[in-house]
Amino acid sequence: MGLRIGQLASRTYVNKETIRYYERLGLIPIPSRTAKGYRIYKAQTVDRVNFIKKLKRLGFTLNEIDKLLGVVDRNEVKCRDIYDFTVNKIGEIQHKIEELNKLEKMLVDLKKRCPENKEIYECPIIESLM
Amino acid sequence: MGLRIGQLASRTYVNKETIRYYERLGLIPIPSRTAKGYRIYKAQTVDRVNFIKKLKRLGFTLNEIDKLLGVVDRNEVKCRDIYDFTVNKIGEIQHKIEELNKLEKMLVDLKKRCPENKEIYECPIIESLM
DNA sequence: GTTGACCCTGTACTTTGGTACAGGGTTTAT
DNA sequence: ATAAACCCTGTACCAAAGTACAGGGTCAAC
Repeated sequence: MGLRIGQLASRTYVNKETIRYYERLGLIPIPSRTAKGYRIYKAQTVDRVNFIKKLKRLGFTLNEIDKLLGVVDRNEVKCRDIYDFTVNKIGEIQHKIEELNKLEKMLVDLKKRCPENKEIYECPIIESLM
Repeated sequence: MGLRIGQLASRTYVNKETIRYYERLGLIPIPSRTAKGYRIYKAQTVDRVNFIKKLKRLGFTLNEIDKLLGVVDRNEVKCRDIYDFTVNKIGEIQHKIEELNKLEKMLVDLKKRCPENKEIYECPIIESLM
């Protein structure tokens, strides 16, 4: 009743070695063990690993993810400066969204002007982004 | 008339070694040289380096930045598959924006419930994001 | 004419985020 | 009872994106 590391790995599409690595970093709870030392994970660890994957895709470092998870876990030490951290992160995220919006517009525009990858006429990428 | 590497570095807040590294990767144009071999950069290289910094902050790898710059430079080789690349990037960016919006809402919500970094009551981060 | 602040190349080291064994034990299915 | 498919620890290795010398030359100022 619980998952072994291989099952957790295949359910999350995350390498076994990476899971052990995350354990070393303290990103996932220390699993219980069978009598012979095999790791046994709770089903919710699947969500946890998926959450880590998602944040990674969004550009967070494992260190930042650790802080965010400190909040999830109500970990006194990890989320000591969580207020500043979140305020900061919100600012960063808003900025990132704006910049990504600009970049997206630029790319859409580029794609229009270059309909079948044939000719590239004008591309004021730098000007439009600076 | 032109910048030396130290000036380019201090104007962009990018390490001199990093600038030479970008040159090796082909991200910035090969600068001219003085008689004694000192690199001389055009003023616009400042913009170029800043553009690279900006894309990096947005989560692009140097490899992706190289492709994007291939478009800027109308480089036939570098932007051969630029159409697919941009279509793909647009999708990724849209997805990223959505996810960042969700994360931002979550953080704003968290901040409200934890007004002065004193108590953290509830924090369904995982649930709200999955 | 020498001191300090630059610059050069080349190589080596660092950090982050993993991956890949080696060398060993365990479990399951036949 | 013996493969095949797991799991363990520990160490080594990898790529990306830098960063840090070592060992040498240059230039400006005093």
